[in-house]
Amino acid sequence: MPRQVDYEDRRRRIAEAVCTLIARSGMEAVSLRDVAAQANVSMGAVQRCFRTKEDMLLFVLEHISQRVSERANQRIATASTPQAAATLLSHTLAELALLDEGSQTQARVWLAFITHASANEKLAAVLHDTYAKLHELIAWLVRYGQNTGEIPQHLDPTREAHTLLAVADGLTVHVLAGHHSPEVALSILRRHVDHLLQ
Amino acid sequence: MPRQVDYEDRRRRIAEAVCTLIARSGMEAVSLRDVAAQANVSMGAVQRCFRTKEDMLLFVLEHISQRVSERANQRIATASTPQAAATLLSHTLAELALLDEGSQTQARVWLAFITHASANEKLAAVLHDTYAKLHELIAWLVRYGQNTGEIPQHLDPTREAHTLLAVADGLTVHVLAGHHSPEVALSILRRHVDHLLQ
DNA sequence: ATGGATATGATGCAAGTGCATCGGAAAACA
DNA sequence: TGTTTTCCGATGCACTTGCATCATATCCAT
Repeated sequence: MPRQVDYEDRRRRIAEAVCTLIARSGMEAVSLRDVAAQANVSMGAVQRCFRTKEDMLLFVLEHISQRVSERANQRIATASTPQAAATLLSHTLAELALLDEGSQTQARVWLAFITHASANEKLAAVLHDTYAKLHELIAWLVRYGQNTGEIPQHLDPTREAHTLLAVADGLTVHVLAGHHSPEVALSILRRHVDHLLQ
Repeated sequence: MPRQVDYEDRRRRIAEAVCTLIARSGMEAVSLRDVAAQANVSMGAVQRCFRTKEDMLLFVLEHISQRVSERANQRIATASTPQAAATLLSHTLAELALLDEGSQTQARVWLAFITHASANEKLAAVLHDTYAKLHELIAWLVRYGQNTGEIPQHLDPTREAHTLLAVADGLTVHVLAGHHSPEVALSILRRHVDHLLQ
């Protein structure tokens, strides 16, 4: 038996390297050589992990999609003290919008993939899936708010969730475009959520 | 005196070619050779028009920024029959969100530039400028709606404009990501504007 | 016509790309 | 320890890239 390697782990480490490179200088600047160097492995190792570059990028998208979803879900699941639905909603959306300083990298990567998805069916499929899940999550939170009486019953949770997600993603774009600072974006987001309540 | 060429016109034609290519297969797939072929000129002509590829891309961004702004402004200026402020607002935002089928190309290009701007200061400056102008435009429309009595006085036009622009851009992203059809996105946008009125 | 300034486009070039290949290193068994 | 099986990483290869070069074609004032 030959030496065994934890491929999943290595794949994740390579994915992180790819994200770093994409955030630093855009998706077209990602070459297999640079990825290998950034991940501190040889090019051969990268090639062994992923059959082609396209496969690699697909894995990276799935990786970050999963991370975003998981973080949002955990934020809700681990709410130790029973929080107001509005707070939960606001915090979850802020997380999804990748507003805090440390998430700027992920925001860049996310947008890069959206841009690319227009020209790549597989990437588009992953994105479609992820957005469906995120929408479901937000709609659930809105319904929860209606149950606690914080959000008016007459609102359609599905529709409101669509708007909320749009605001969140729009603000992500605005921060990336330099139109807003993360702080301002956050306050705009909060105000929109508060507006739901009255 | 040698033969004279209308450089501005040629630059615009080349810019259109670049947009077509970006929309078709992403920004990294844009090579000078492809641009020349698409614009039906020789590579030498492209090189004469733009000192470097970066210069070319910068011009393209300025070009489409201008086009978007102009279209939105004209939409307002040429409103022959005095329209309801709400209608004007809704239509203008729909235009900015590049929702209709024919604008998908521009949406892709726009997003590609936003993605790139993170790694390029000059592009970022142009984007910043454009967004500032667009925000001003929307805020003006909100104030106009307040003057006609359609929009409640107690709302802050600046803040509302920020949210409106975020919804518009968020929907652009969602359509591009395949999360919404343009029609659904439009209805979400309309509903959000209607929500302002009551 | 003619001279001269300018635009053109084919070609060259070094650098970088993704991917294929393969000799040998490394580890788990016997 | 020796064998076997997997993995690694250096190298090669065909191709594309952005940009520089330069002989040629093109046009205008004389």
